[in-house]
Amino acid sequence: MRVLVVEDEQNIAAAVDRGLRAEEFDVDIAENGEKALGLIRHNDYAVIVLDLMLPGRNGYDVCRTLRAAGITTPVLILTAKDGEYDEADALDLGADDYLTKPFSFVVLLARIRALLRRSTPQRSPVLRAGDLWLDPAAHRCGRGDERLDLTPREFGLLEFMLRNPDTVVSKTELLAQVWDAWFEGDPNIVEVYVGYLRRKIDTPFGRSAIETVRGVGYRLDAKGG
Amino acid sequence: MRVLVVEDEQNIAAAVDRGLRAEEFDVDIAENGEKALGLIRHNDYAVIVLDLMLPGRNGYDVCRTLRAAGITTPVLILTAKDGEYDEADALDLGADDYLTKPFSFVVLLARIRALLRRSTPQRSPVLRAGDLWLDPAAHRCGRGDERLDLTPREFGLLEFMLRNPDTVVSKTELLAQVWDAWFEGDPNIVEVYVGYLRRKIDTPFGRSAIETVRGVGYRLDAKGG
DNA sequence: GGGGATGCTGAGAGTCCGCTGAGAGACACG
DNA sequence: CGTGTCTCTCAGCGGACTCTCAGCATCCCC
Repeated sequence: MRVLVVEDEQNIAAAVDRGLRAEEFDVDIAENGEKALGLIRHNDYAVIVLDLMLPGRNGYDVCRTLRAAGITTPVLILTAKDGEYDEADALDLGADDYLTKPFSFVVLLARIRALLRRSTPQRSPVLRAGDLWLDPAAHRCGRGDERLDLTPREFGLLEFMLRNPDTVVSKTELLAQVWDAWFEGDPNIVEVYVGYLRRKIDTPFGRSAIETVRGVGYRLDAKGG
Repeated sequence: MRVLVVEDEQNIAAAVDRGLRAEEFDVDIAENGEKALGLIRHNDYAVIVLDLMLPGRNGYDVCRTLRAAGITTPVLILTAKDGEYDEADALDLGADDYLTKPFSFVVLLARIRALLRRSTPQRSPVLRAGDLWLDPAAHRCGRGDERLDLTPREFGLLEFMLRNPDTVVSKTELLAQVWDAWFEGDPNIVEVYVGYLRRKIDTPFGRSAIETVRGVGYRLDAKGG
């Protein structure tokens, strides 16, 4: 668990550093915005603790730059009670939480832990095509209320097709994506597995989500057939 | 991009509303389940943000009703950490993603964007000539609402002509582009396939999108005939 | 209006493509 | 060591598609 602390006041930085290390975190300290952005670019932090009042590029600036670059690492803002930014600003500029100085270290630690808890279960959303659904994270899928029992290969095939609904995917593409890029066997394997899949997701329901496009490939109907 | 936010807590609803509008979304707010279902029935939302704890019909109820009605709009559930429903429930009842309160707006926005990316995959543009259309990615085509069932060769021929509307293309050019550059058979094959195509895209509709230019080739009318 | 050139069309044959059932090999588990 | 599950290969079938060919229609120039 790596944490970046952006803070120019030496004593605060040192205190936080010491405290977090005692809690088994890896800590990096940046004393200004430039250094912070440099570190963030080259490291993968679990949380960033960011003081707003910094020399040069301030915290406000750092946070916006960060978000603009598509970095979604949780940011905890530190503000002075009498500062020019208030809590609303802090959240508006892309922070996930804020803390007003002075704060106790226990509170800071609690907030950091809360952010970590929240950001770790990054589950991918459920894929859908009509009443056909597949949850990649839970590795479950079904049609309507009925659960479907698929083998790993069948599951992979369906997942890939659900990620490309209403698009024809060729057998070679499927081989490369669902099997592996260097697959050298008989491409007929795709037909075989499409057959298996149909017998599980279509035939029993009298539907046809997977359509054959002769000479081109297969297409999953976005409405589920 | 229209988003429905179902949330009874005024301050949260207002904050989300403000944030989403700043990001160029059209936002509707519903403060209870009844109103939400009413709005959903009459509008086409890109995403629905749904709080589970609502007065009257709760979010659980709303989501199930929605799915039962065959509406597949992505739903993002908001749950309180200490609520009676957990994430597993949220996904089981037909949601696409969930977020635990408290959440930061950036995270919410990121999740909404992820759902949008999935439901509106950027696809190659659909080719058109009047009411005649062809979607290369989905490998589908039709005239108006009517779908046309073409063989691969017919499809290739129509696609090429749609990419060169109002332009005379010679038979040798068609042979080279739709068949292959080394084609050595009877060039009459082009006439044969133009015939097949006409019988599918023109004759049944009393139209004539493909015109013969004697001694030169064929031209597809950009207005679809 | 004749006649050659050009384009259209129906019939049919051969080929290619995709689907399926049977079964072998790999692997995990009891 | 047997049993069950999963993955993959193979061969045959049936049907869809492509293409050829020959005869007919149409156009255009003389």
